[in-house]
Amino acid sequence: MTNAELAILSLIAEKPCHGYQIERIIEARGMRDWTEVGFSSIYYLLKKLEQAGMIESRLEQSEGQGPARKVYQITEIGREAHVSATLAALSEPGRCYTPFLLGMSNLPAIPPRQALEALQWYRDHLSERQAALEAKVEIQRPLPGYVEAMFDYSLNLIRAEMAWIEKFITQVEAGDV
Amino acid sequence: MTNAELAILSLIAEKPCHGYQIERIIEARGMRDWTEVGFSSIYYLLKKLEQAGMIESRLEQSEGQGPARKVYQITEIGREAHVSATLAALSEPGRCYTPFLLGMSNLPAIPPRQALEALQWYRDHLSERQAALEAKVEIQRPLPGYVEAMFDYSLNLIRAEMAWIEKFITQVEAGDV
DNA sequence: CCCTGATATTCTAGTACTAGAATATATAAT
DNA sequence: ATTATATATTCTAGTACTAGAATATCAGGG
Repeated sequence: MTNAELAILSLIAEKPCHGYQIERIIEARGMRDWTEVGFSSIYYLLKKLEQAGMIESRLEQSEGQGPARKVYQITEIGREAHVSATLAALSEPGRCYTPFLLGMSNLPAIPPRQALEALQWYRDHLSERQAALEAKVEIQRPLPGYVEAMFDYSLNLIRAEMAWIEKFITQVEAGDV
Repeated sequence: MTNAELAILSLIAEKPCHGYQIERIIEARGMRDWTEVGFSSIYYLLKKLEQAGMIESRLEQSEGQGPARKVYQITEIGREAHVSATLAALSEPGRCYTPFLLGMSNLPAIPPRQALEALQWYRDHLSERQAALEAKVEIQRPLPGYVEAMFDYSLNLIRAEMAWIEKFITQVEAGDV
C-alpha cells in the first residue's frame, strides 16, 4: 500500500467519511505536515481503495446544504490491511531523499559566497519551521501521548539538523571546507 | 528542475558522459544513498535535459567493445541551470514524508504488543543503517571536505533519530503512551 | 564462423498521482 | 427570481518517472 493510500485509509478506519470531509479533516489536523495528499487526489484514492475492497460506499443525503454524499466505511479486508500497513510503516525506516544532500554534492561547482548565502537561507527557513512547529504544539496542548510523540519526533530531528547546519556554516565561514 | 534531473545534470556538469557511464558512476559512488534514479530513468532524463537545451550530445566510437556511445556535455544554459538548481537545493529545507509519522498517527489502531515489536524493528534497521554508513565513510577516508560533510550530516540525523526512538521505546515499554 | 558476454540505447506499457476545470445541489441573501 | 456561497463529486489531460523487454554492437574464445 502506498503512503497516500494509507493516509486516506487511516481516516476511514477512524470513522466513515466522504471525500470532502476527508479534505477538511486533513486540513484541520494539519496532516500535510507528514503526508502529501492533494485535494484532487482524495477521490482518486477513495476509488482505488474501494476497488481493492478495503472500503465500501453508500449514498447519503447531505445534512446542511449541498448534494448527496458518498460515505465510505472500512471493510474487514481494509481493517487488516490498515493494521499491517501501519506496522510496516512503523518498522521500516524510510529513506528520505532531500534535495539538500544533492545540493551538497554539488558544492564544488558553485561560488563559495553564494553557497554560504544559500546555507544561511537554509538555516533561516529551518529555524522558522522549528518555531512554527513549536508554536503549533504549544497551542494544541494538552495532546494525546502519541500525537505529542509525533511532534517531539519531528522537533528532535529539526533540532539536530539545525545544530548541524550551524556548525557547518561556521566551518564554511572559516574556510574549512 | 526535479531532483532526478539535477542528479543527472550534476554528473554531466562534472565531465561529459554517456548513459551507461552515468549508471556506473552512480553505482560506484553509492549515490543511491541520496538520490533515486533507476537505470531505466537515466536515458529518459538525458533526453529531457537535451530537449531543455541543458546538455547536447555527439556520437562517439566505443573504446573497448560495444556499440557507439552518445556522449552528452553540458551547455551554457545547462551550466547556469545547474548552479541555480544547486543553490535552490541548498537553501530550501525539503520536507521528507517518511511513512514513520504516518505509522505513528495510527498507533491507537494497533495492538500495543505488535506496535512495540515494530518499533524495535525500526530501531534495529536504523542501527544497521548507521553502522553501514559509518563503515562506508571509514573505508573511504580520506575524503574531500564536502563529501565528509555529507556523511556527517546523514550520520547526525540518523543518530538523533536513534536517540529518539530508544527513548520512545522505553516509554512505550513502561506503558507511558 | 558462431557464440558468449560486456557494453550501450531504445521502446512499450505501465504506475501513481495531480492540476484544474466542469458539473451539480442546496441554502441564504438580495 | 437571481445571485452568491458553501458543499460535494467527476472528468480530462497531464507529469514524472519506472520496469522490463527488445535491440544493437563488438571483442575474444572455441
